[in-house]
Amino acid sequence: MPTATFNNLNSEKRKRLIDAATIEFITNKFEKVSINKIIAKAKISRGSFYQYFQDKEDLYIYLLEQFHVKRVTKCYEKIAKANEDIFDLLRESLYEELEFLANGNNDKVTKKFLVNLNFSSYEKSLQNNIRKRIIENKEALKLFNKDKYNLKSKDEIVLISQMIISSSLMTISLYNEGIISKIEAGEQMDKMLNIIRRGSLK
Amino acid sequence: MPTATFNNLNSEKRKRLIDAATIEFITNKFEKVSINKIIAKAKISRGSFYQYFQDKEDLYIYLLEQFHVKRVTKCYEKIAKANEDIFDLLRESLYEELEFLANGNNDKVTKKFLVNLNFSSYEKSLQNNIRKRIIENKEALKLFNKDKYNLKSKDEIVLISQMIISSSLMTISLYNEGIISKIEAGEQMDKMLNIIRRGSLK
DNA sequence: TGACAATGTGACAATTGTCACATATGATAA
DNA sequence: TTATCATATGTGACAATTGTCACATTGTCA
Repeated sequence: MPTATFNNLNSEKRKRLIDAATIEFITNKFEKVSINKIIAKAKISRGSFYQYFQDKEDLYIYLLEQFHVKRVTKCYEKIAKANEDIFDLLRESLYEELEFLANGNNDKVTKKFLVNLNFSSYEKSLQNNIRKRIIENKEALKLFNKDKYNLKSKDEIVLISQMIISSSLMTISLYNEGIISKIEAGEQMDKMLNIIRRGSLK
Repeated sequence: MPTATFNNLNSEKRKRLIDAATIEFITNKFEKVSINKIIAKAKISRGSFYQYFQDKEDLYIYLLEQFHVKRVTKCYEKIAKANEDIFDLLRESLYEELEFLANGNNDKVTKKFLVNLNFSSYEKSLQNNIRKRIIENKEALKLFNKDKYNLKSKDEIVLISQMIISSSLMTISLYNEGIISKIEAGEQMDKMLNIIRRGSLK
């Protein structure tokens, strides 16, 4: 997470850094990206950089989340005004996530950025954020509890959510590594969701 | 994974490297461990080191697996001659994994080594190995299929196993970060397994 | 104005992975 | 046996990089 100092930066300087970093991450694998080159291009001193971000991964996750934020927001909006069965909604969202990873929501820069996706950072970011959102979301319980599911406490909702996230992430990782196709990944997710849904029924 | 060159090494030299590395990883967090110090202590040249291992994480995972191998073997032996319900077996095994992480199977060196556990490496190692083992294990299908579960193809067995692994890993990570206690982790795992079991029943 | 906090800077030591070259090992033929 | 060659293994200098830190500059408010 970038520091307050970074957020307080005037937008011109902030943009310079973001742009330089984006180019670097688009044109190199994560391991090959050099903070040196980024700060040179952005004309920001070494010391300043480390006052904004902890390290390369911190910067990377920040960028990733910038690109991802639209998709996640859209998803949460849908969930907020949901009427359908939550599992149908989740299936849809997971399909969209696959689509996002494949085509960056039709945004060219995002798509290029995702070509060199550093999966473990992506995982870290997703797990933290989703967990936080679920725990903070006071509506979550209602969504599952409404009618047919045997989930009483908030803890149980969080647990189910975690099962879905972690299982999906494993499938997404197989897709990301090219071990399974997008269609196979979709099928896997369907099956997973079905098992969890059935297992949660009253 | 260490190279063939490393495995061909005479055991004295190999031990020198392993011992030096173990001490380094016991006394420092992963990020602070220096290959420099390890090769100095082991009296192995820089170039040689990189002929044995890809990088620090490769070495770390190798060591971790050395420590972990006993526990995993024991677990697979049990599964091989299993009569009980596979989910009961898995629950037991997951409890043992928690115990392993907490106390290193009562081995002092292992326990110390695990104090500085680098969780993402642990995850990587576990996911790869377990996936491989399940896919290679021709008995796996029989274990689930025996009686009551609605799992037909090997793919479905692999899927279920992945769900269990990834969900458990998330719980284990919460335990590892001190967010939940060992008891809570155990309870979470019980619940998870129950949901997956129920969802897989005929 | 002064004085305190926030932000910026780049030299620095420590580290990393690579590479061209050196040495050892072992197999084969004269 | 010895010479020759190929392959495997070892070596450390090297350029590139990283994160830190003591110090410098700027901003803010009384």
